[in-house]
Amino acid sequence: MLDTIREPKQKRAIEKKEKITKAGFDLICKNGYYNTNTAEIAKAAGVSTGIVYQYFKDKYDILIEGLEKYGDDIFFPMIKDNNIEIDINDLNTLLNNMINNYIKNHKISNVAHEEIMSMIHSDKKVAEYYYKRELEMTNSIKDILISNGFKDNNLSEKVHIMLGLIDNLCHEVIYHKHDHMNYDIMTNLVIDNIKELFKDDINN
Amino acid sequence: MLDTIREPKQKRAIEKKEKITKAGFDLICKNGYYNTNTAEIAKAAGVSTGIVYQYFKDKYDILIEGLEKYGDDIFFPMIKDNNIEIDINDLNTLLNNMINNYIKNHKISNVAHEEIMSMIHSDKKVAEYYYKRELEMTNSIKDILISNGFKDNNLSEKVHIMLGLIDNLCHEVIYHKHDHMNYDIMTNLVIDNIKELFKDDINN
Amino acid sequence: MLDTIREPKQKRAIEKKEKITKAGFDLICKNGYYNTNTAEIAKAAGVSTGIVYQYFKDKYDILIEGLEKYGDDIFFPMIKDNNIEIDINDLNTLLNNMINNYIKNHKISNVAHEEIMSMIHSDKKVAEYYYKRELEMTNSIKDILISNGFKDNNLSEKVHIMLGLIDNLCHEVIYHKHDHMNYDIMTNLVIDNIKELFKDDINN
Amino acid sequence: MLDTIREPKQKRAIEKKEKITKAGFDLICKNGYYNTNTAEIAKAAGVSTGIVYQYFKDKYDILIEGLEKYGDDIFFPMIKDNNIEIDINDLNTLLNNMINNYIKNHKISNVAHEEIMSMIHSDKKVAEYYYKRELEMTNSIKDILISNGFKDNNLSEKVHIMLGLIDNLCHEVIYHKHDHMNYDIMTNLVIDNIKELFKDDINN
DNA sequence: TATGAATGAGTCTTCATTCAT
DNA sequence: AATGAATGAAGACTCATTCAT
Repeated sequence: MLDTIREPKQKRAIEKKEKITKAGFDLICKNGYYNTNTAEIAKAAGVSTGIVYQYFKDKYDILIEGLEKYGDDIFFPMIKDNNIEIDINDLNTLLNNMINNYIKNHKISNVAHEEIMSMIHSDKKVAEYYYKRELEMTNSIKDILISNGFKDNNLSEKVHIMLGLIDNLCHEVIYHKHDHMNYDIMTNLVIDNIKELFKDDINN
Repeated sequence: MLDTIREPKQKRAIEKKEKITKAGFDLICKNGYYNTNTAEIAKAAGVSTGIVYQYFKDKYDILIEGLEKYGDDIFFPMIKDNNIEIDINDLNTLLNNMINNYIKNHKISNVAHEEIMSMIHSDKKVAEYYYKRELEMTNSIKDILISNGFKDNNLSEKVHIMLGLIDNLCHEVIYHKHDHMNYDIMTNLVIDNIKELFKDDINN
Repeated sequence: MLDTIREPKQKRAIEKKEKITKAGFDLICKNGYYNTNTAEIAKAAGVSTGIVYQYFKDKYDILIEGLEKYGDDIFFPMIKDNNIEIDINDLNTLLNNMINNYIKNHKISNVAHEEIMSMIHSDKKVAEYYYKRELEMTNSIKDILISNGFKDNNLSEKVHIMLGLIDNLCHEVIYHKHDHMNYDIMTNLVIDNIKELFKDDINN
Repeated sequence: MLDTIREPKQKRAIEKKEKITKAGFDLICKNGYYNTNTAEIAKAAGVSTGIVYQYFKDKYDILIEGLEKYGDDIFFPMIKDNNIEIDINDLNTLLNNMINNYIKNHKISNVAHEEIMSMIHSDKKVAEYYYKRELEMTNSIKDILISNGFKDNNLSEKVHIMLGLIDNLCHEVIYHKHDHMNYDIMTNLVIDNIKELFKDDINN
């Protein structure tokens, strides 16, 4: 292992590192950590295998870097690039937007979700990242709700449940494995469910 | 080359195969498929590496066999060994039982859930198993509800949402990563949520 | 390795050993020594793998035993089951018979010839067997010729050349890989060649 | 960077591949395909085991590559690097040269002949190579003879017989297993035999 | 900096041989 | 005598990582 992992300062070097991070993380998410080798990553990034180890300590490091850079797109797409403007009088639209946004991002990240999730248990750093981010997001949504006039009546728990509901729904819609299920109905049920969850918390 | 994978008839042989299946599946669930090698599996099962290949075609075969044998405990513990007697007048107790049962089993299976889930995408057989079982379980619960007087008013979708809620809750409780969250409150919220979901479907 | 390799005295035991020898040698000749495993041999012989090692020291021993028992059929079929009655006035018929006989036997032994030949170099015992047998056969033919009135004028060398010619011809005929070659013509050329070889040695 | 700077790299790579091919093929020919392992090959070539698989798909590939590169030396040494200038008035010298050349090369190739021959039956590619080469060589010799004024009177068959005679002779001389045989006499007999074979085909 | 050739430890799998029954 | 389950050493091949250029 090299002692000197370079932290690139120059533009070209930074771009190169980012290319490796992106190519590596993409491949890992698509095919799994153990089904992706460094040669592939280097090739996909358009660099030599050797250079990878100038920017990264090891293969695992690429994953962590990728996770920090692109993890939000996979795990918490609902708050990414999304200026949530809450119109209390139109929670339906709001929730629909959230869900659609989530689905859109989730589709892009494809298989990544489970692939990375499975590492949460075997890997401390991945777990750390995930739980930290999850908390941040929960709090962030909580804050938004409060600043929009919601009462803080077990809000953390409610937000968590809400996110679980959405996550579950989106998963189902994306992989669409159950032909016998009607996703429009399901979406409406989830939205109603969420509204029910918060019904006593809306000031008026 | 002889391609005789022995299907053990004798009691001792069957026991041995089961030992390997169990030891192998446990290790795979605990450490991941790629972090478990055949030598470890053999050692954990108390056999030599050679014998493994008399009972299994390859390492992958152990995973599939284990999945078929123990997969239900991991993915669908709520209906396993659980005579659900629905007392309509006491849905709270019923749901609490389900959740507790789920948590108990989930704790045993430990990390297995995500570890295996991640293979759903890279592996056809694992996916096949999972989606088939998920459907079976949804239908099974749906049937139980109907035979207990529930109306079939988008029941599939509702059951799916319910299972997602429970799964999500249990996950949270088991890994208990968010210190700021109150799990009793969360459980009650989920139970209320589920009851709300089915409120119009209960005949009386 | 067992100290006690049983030399079977009883009829059933002898039959069993012979079955293993035959099955083993057949498989080795057909598929090669390294492409034949003991499980296959046992199965083909209708016995258990364990019993093989009561009659044979090791796998190699089966080959040697088979070679001693059936090797002549493969390497020296021309003198096997063949009462050579030399009619000096009809050398053509004689040689034609020899050749046809050789071809017939060679076809049965199929690939065995090269398979075993290749072991002559890597294996002392196989080499020993082969050269001893080759000498025996050369001498045997030489004796027959002399007792039929041939002069011993470099007879050993001539017989050796003759056998080489026949071997080569038969090989060609059996595997028949060269579509552009006429085997009848070739056979006649070889016969003429052999006759020419001995032309000064025939007393009259 | 100039392309010419990279040139020596490629040269070195080619040399390395050739080293592996040579070392591998030598070992295989000497000890047999199944008695040669990749670690030995790598060691003999002075490289690591890993690098072998950058140049070759698998162990078998080394054999095939070696066969294509050095097979002619083993199977068809008589025409290799040998400008046959036929002096019709001195067939004896010509044939003696051929035989000596053959023996010289054959001695180098050692046991390879049978070792590879034995694979002709179990292996399609080896067989393909051999029969193609054998045909090429027969035709090549035939052409040489014709261009030197020989009549095409069953020439293919005669050339084939001639080659068989030489092959057989050389084999005998090289392994020299029969003490009772006089190889000078044998050589002369073979030469006479060949001359007899073609006696009617020489134009004058 | 950059390359990609080279390393070698680690993995799955096979199979001759032994052993408990 | 016989079975066939069990052993474990050995082999082909992979791949994260290093190094000569």
